Amino acid sequence: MENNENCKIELDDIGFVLKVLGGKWKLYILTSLYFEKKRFKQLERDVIGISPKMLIKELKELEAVGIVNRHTINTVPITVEYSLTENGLTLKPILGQMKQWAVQFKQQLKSDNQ
Amino acid sequence: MENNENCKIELDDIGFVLKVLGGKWKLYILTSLYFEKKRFKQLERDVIGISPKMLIKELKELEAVGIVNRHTINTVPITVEYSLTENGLTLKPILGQMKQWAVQFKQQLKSDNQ
DNA sequence: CTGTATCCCACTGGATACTG
DNA sequence: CAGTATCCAGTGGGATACAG
Repeated sequence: MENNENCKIELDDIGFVLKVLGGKWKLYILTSLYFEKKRFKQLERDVIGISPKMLIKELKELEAVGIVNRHTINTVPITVEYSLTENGLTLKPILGQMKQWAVQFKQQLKSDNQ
Repeated sequence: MENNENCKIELDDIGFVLKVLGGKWKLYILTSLYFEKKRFKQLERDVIGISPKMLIKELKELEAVGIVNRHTINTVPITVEYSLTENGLTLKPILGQMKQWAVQFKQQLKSDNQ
């Protein structure tokens, strides 16, 4: 298969990732959930700047695609726990690579300036 | 260090990545350039749906942060080649993981529907 | 606490045409 | 070919208040 074919396929795959994880907030939410299950309010605090409207919207989308799980507990007032599904856990390598790259690239920028 | 501290740091790192690679088009452009250096028009064709305005804007941003290199050649008409810098090449693991996850997750969706 | 509903504006970015 | 300029619609998403 020629190079350009490979390129198109990979562009397609990246498009798929962007469709699922794209947007302003999803990666933040997933990063937070990656550490442990969180309640709505906890997520709102973790993801600085997000409004409840956006938070619930993103959570619903992530739930719809099967990456996030929503679990309600009948307390008063109601408690809701969000967690990663098994499919959600497969994102670990992506988030891990991003984190690693960030650390590495920040370091690079620093030494460039010296 | 406690868990929540780690979470905040990682959220910060993800934020950095999003600042550099976020938006609608950058990952497409980088994916395309990852295969080989490309001319402006070639990128316009690869990244389906992008307008020249957006393409040049994203390229300038990527150039500013030192991920993409712009090289002009004095032909008539002028030729411009865009390529990844050494720093840009360090993105390979991220793109690779994304691609791999896309393939894997699409497969998962397929078998869920059966 | 966990969301919903509205109002509304800034900005992204699409379409198109044009220049060097 | 490689970009620039302009015009403008759509909408992402902020602020705020409210409901269950």
